[in-house]
Amino acid sequence: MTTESVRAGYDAAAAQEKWQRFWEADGTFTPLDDGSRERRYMLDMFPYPSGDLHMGHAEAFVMGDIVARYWKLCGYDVMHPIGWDSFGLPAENAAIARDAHPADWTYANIETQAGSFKRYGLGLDWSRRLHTSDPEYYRWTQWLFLRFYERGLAYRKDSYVNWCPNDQTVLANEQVVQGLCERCSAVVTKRKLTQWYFKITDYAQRLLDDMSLIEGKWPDRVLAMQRNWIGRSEGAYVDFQIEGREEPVRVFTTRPDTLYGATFFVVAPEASLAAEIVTDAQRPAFEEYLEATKRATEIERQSSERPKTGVFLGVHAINPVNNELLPIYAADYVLADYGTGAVMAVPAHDQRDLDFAKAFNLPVRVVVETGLPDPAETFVATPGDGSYVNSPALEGLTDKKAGIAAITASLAEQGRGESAVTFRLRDWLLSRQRFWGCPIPIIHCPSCGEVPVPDDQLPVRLPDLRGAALAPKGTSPLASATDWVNVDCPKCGGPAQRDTDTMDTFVDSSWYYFRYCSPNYTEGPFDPAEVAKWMPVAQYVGGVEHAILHLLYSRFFTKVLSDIGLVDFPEPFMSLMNQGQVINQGKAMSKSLGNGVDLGKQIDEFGVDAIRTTVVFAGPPEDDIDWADVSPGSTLKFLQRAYRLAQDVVSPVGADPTSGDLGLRRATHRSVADVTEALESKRFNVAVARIMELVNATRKVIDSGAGAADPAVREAAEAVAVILSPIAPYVAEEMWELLGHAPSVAAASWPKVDPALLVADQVTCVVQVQGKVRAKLDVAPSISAEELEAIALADPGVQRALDGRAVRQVIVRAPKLVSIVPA
RNA sequence: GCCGGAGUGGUGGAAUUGGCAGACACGCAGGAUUUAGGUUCCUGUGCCUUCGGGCGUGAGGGUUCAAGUCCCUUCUCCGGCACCA
Repeated sequence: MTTESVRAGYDAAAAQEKWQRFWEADGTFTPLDDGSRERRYMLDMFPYPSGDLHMGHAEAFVMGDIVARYWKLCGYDVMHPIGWDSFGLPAENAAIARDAHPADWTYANIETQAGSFKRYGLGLDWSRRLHTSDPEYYRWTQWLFLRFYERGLAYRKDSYVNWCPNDQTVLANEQVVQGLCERCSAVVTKRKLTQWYFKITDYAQRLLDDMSLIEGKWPDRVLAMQRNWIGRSEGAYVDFQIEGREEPVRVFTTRPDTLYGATFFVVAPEASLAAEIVTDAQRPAFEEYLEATKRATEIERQSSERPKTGVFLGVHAINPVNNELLPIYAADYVLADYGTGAVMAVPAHDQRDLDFAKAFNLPVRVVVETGLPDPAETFVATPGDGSYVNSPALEGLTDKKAGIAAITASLAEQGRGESAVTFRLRDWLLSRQRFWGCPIPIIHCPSCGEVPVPDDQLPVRLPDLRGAALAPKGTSPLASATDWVNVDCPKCGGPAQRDTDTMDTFVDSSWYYFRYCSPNYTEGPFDPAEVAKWMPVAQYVGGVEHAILHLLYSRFFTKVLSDIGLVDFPEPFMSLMNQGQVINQGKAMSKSLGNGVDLGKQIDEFGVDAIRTTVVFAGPPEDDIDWADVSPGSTLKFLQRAYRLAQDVVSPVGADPTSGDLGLRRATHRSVADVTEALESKRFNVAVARIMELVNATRKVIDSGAGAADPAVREAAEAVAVILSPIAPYVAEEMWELLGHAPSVAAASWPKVDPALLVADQVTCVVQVQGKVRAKLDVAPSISAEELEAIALADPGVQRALDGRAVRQVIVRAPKLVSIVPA
């Protein structure tokens, strides 16, 4: 350190201490909630308390904080709450390992994270803090479950379910990623179990339709993913009689027009129909096949490369259009829980059916002449349009649309089918065989059956289990708490037992944003009046990994709450932003790669503001940031330069800037206008760049222009403090104080832009000849088209480019552009 | 296979939605300060050039006075779903 650096720079550590304390004592970020200002709700996806905050949190939460702080400066009454998604497996695993209670680990981590959030400068309303594992919270999760139950939207069924052998619990479809457990990556297997479901499929069409309300406000990819996941498919049901069975069997097909081409019939092996219709002669072979199917993992089963397998069931189905007998097979390429679990197979026009026909040497009959080679010879199915052949009811038709309409109408007339829509979406499996979750408030009574726990007995609290008692054993740990399990039936008073499963933690997180509106409300999950004031959420920020989990479930919950009459809007989140990931050297940070970047150490070295600014300056918020590509050190230098502006200002508070340097004043107002636009459109990286330009321009005026006493310098420095404050709040607070203002800059107003100062006195006019720039002219913005054209044509550079040629056309866009077309 | 997104200097990225491509930074080079390294400051930095200019936004074509931006064709990469009948 040399002696000539007389002035101390900005001390990040000291400023962090000081302002953290001030904001908390002042309640700076608690909404006024007095109706004097328009309300806005800024929501971050609440964290799971897995340990301390990491670089990923740093990016996710700074985006929302910028939005919230910006809105506050713009005069909105902003609610920006925080809480924890505090039920879940890691706490339970930690408790087993340490012979402790999951709550110990959970609440200790929450305290650590809370401290880090405060240090990280987030402008959060701590008064609304919630934890989903608090009985005061999960009481209402249970209450909501019972409302769903009353409406038939929560039900139990016996079915083959996804089972994670590592976590020893079932998983929702949404939690199986490419055949692996979303959480631990174990290979998922199937088990037949009786489990609780939410009937989200009842809402499939509305979940699809209401996307129009958020189109353009949510990222396209998230909407696309949800659309794919819901998977609406139009087609028809067709009823087939089956040998030796009274009731016909219904299939779903998107191609009823190929019905004449059906040459066999396939049912899913796990579907009850298969076991029911198989002949005694074929039963041993079928049972062997069924066992093999159950052993197969989801990965094996989902591979389309996998050769087709199956077994003949010894019976036939009767094609309703021509009474042909179609042999019925059980094959695992047909899924038990999609459509009806049975399909008509048309090998000529469906590749999967053709692959099966090839493997089992079944006939292939073309009924749509597409002009392509015969599928029976090439083993390439022809799914496209063509003219119908061998199809008496469809003679003369040449496209699918007409064919489907004709055959569907004909089937409907005979009562053998109807047009139909099916969805890929399955009901949401919500029970989990784990301890650290919300107990399901149902009592099983031998005489009354399922009996809901009465509302006034909620919450059903978790029993006090710890350590080894929580070890996974394939059934819920709650079952071992016999004192807790055995209760009197609320209906008949006889001996009964509690349901021992707990709810998927995605149930907890499907409604937490409602609770924030009235976190201490005791009459229900939330006060509908408070929700009406604040919701829907104006801006939601979180990771794209929740595109079809949390975000779909939350949309579903909101629609159910709307049907119950507790809320009066159909969509919870009006705008969604997915922040990117922080990676290092092109790869995700991981212990095994040794490329982790520690947030705490980065903050110790560069300060919170430099890290926040670095994160947002690196690129668009939704893009990944490679920490190898950024330089927090140079960002810190920029913040120091900004801070020095405030140190340099010598004009008094309230000095009239109108006498100041006009060029700087223009730069200030231009910058404020640009930063406003950048923040409105969430281009935070551009906002930082524009602030850097203003800092540089102000520095120039101080050092080589009018000097530090110019009131325009104060105007610029004050503008920098305010527009920088959403991004780098600590240095902005320090600047604001240096500039002679009472704290806090967070309570200041966003600078007003004087439109007169956005108009430059000189603009650069570009003169193009044949589309190439040949001259640049400094002209007045008010110049007339005629005058501009004359000056342009007289320009020597333009004359040289014309090289004596006549002018055929001149396009003038005064004052910015003249385009000349030579003959 | 289906759906979504993206290809711009050595790097991260900007570009009033059709009007100066490369803002702002990083890096690099040269210079100043320094015993030296680091720091700080200044200057330069798309490529080529005979210094007139020429070429440049994955590739090829088109529309236009004017295209990173619009249209057609095509390639590559990333993300999601995938035996969904």
